[in-house]
Amino acid sequence: MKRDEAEISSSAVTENSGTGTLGKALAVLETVVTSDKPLRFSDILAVSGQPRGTLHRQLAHLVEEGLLTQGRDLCYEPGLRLLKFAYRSWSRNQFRAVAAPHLRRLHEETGETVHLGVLRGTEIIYVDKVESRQTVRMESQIGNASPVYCTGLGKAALSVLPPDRLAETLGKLTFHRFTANTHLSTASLKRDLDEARLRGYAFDREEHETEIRCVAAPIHDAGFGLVAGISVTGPAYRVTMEQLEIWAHAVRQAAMAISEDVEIRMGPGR
Amino acid sequence: MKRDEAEISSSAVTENSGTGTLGKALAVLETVVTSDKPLRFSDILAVSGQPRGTLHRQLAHLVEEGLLTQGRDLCYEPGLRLLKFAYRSWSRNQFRAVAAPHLRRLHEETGETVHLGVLRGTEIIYVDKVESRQTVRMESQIGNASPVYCTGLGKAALSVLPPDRLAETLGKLTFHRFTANTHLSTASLKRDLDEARLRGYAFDREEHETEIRCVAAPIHDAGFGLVAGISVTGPAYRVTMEQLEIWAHAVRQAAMAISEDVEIRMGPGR
DNA sequence: ATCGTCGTTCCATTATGTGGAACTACCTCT
DNA sequence: AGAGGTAGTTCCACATAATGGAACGACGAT
Repeated sequence: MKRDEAEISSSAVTENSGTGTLGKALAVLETVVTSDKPLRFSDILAVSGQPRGTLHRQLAHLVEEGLLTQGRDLCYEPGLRLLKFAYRSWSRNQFRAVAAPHLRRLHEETGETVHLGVLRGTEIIYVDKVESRQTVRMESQIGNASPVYCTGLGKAALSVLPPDRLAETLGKLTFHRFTANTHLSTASLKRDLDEARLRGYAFDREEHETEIRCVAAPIHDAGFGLVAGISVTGPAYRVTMEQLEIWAHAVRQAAMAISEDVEIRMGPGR
Repeated sequence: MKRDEAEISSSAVTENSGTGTLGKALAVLETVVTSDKPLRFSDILAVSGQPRGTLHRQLAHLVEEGLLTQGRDLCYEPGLRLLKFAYRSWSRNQFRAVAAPHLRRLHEETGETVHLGVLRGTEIIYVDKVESRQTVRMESQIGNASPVYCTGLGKAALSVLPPDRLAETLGKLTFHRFTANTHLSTASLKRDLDEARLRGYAFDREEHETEIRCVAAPIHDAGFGLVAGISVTGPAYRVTMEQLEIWAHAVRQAAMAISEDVEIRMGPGR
């Protein structure tokens, strides 16, 4: 049995101890892929904290496997194979398929953008989206990851986490000020979560982006023991806090409907 | 030195020997992700050819890393982390960004669906797409992979491959009859490629899907030493072979324009 | 010409993954 | 119920494959 592994929440780098080689390779891959600009060998070296030789071989392997590409300028970039994996993982996502009609309905009711996101570690990963203006290409949000502490979806998801998992997650957070309203401490975040838990839904009061507000409701067991959420998002000039309060009910309804459908379609229990 | 390994182009070139652990893990991941239905442990065991213990640990690692998920029915499915990787790899794809305006222009000229694809092994991976009806969500084609031998893009890409790489690729092919027109031997495929090479563009004469035709032109060095292609695709009732011939010029133009832009924007020469 | 930086290669050491076999849980058949 | 299967999981001696320090080669700046 994994003994104290679950215990360690705050300190330690974690992440790589359990999965050995694979974990380290993926850590490297992730730094390259999630970086905003192309990285050179040394850039990665500085972050990874691994010896030169080791890192070099890891990168070589990643390139050989098609997960990374190396251009003529020696910069590493995400490779094509990732795309292939991605397409499959999205199109075959059961949860998304089950939730889709509810997203659409919620969009029709509100007229604003609807998001479906899943909690993963300290991030919310956007799994689906319905938008008024159908510019919904992959470049939208799908697959994108945002911090939990400054998004409606993130806070909704956190609000239904069992205390131990919540504590663990909170411990791993590092705050970054996106706007004037962004939570910057676990203390203030916790208060917000308590409110959200009572209400059954969470707000984003321009905490991630100015002029963007959102109301989100948690989806408890989204199959596979995942915690997810659904949200309605809109520009502040059009979407007041009062408006969000009004929509909150519908959002909660949708979230519960999805939970039920998941229960039915993906088998009970667990 | 590995003597005859390099010689044998047709069978088993690398794939798993070079990248050690990582390669094996990815092979497992790929079988799960590219499968059309959820796989159980034994299903994977049968395909992977690895001993039970080994495979079990590999899967455990993949799950722990979030690349796979295991449902209550013990079926393995693509995990969320893949989505995250995917989003980044697509949105940061230089080549796609450079080509995008040309795709759009070609679409305006023809009114039909335009695809951008990159050659990877024996597959074409769709990197971008412009469609009339803007239902272009990720579920479209992006990230999807199709065999080279039955797609316009595939044949266009093959037609500009240097002889050795072409031979290598052809050797790795296994044919599958998609329609009555699908190439089923390297011989007939080669003849087709020879014609395509002379013309500068390739056709798909309902070889992958009945009632779907396409004309495609190769893009030689799409940065990173990649070989790619651009194509116009449409339903047979609307798009005759004569029509394709007419569009062929525009498609070639677009392909060459992209090549040039890549040259400029991504630095010269390799 | 000299130093410093950056990417790449090498190789003895050892941590890590390997895989055969044993174990458990859960079905199905009689 | 009991016997026989099948499918998933765990264990551990062994060997492979990753490690990382150090040396090398290639540029570019001083």
